[in-house]
Amino acid sequence: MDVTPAELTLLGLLVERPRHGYELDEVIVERGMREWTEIGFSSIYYLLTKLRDRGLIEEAGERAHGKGRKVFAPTAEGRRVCAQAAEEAIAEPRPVFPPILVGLANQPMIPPDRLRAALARRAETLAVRVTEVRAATPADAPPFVRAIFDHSLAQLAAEQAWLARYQEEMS
Amino acid sequence: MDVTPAELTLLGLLVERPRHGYELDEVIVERGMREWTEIGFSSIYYLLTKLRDRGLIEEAGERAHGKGRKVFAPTAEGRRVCAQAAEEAIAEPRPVFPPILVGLANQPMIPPDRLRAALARRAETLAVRVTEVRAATPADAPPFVRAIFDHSLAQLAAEQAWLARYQEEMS
DNA sequence: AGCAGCTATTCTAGTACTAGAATAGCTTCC
DNA sequence: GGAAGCTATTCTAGTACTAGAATAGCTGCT
Repeated sequence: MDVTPAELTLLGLLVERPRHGYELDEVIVERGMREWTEIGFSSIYYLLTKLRDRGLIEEAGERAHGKGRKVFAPTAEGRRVCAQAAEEAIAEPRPVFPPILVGLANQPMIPPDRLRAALARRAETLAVRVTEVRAATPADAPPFVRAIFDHSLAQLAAEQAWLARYQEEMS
Repeated sequence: MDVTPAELTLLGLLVERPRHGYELDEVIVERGMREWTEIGFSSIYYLLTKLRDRGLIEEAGERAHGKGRKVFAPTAEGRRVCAQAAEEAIAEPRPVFPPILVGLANQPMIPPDRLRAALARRAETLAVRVTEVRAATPADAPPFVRAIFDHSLAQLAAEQAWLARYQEEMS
């Protein structure tokens, strides 16, 4: 039984505590999770019904199966799958494909001065992103949460270094 | 006019030289592009018709609009969009969401010894990936191609460093 | 009671692929 | 000429979201 990263994100929040859809979005915002996951508001309900149809979560609480807000809790299977999938996500590095690589492959088509400008613009935006991620890091976060933001910051720093080197090389 | 990274990849190869679908796959394999783009064989024809429907490429060559192999060449508009999109891809860092982050968020659910094992497994696979990317780097690549593989290697190295630090911290 | 303006969910109509099977055309070699 | 086995394209039926509009329920105020 496989879950996508988006499904795992919600499933994890529900294991933590049963919640309803709207609440999930609030938690995602509060914790700055949009910095490291890609879950639009409009996807939440879609994902919830998918998880329910697969028997990983179920409606719970007094108002279960009634109208109005629907609180979901993980099933036993849901908890099992969640732990399993989290372990898997950590153990297995999944390659990721930043669009810049495709851009770089097409460099010869870009006039040199525009290329230099594009690289400079990237350097600026990267610096902004770094401060954003730092700002989004919850202040009193436990080490395992800090690790998430550290990972992002490490990747950003590596890209900054790569970029500086490349800009140097081009001039 | 916006193109996706997948579309830009193919469009770029066609700007370089007109080609047919099957040939595109061969080039992608030869150049080790599967290390830095995500284009399945089955997507190539889908993407080609999409690009053609948008007027960015057209059938060219003697056999144009006939049976058998169909060679596509970029239109003037296609070249323009390609250069534009490449510049954009370089200038604009698009955040990327590696599944490990979602895994890390769910760490408390994983028994400590399994977590340690998962991190160790990741370290191993990461090392393998590094050698793979190195192996896929074309030997006599011009600097702008080398930059692509360097970028990937820099990200991998940063992740290895992050991981080592985190493993240390956990023990 | 009646309405404003939240909170919360559902629905419609997309986009962007993707796996894999089916089909068609080309070449070679007996 | 006809079968083997490539090369090359098309087709079918998915998956995984996603934007945005529509709807429904709830709460407080007058």
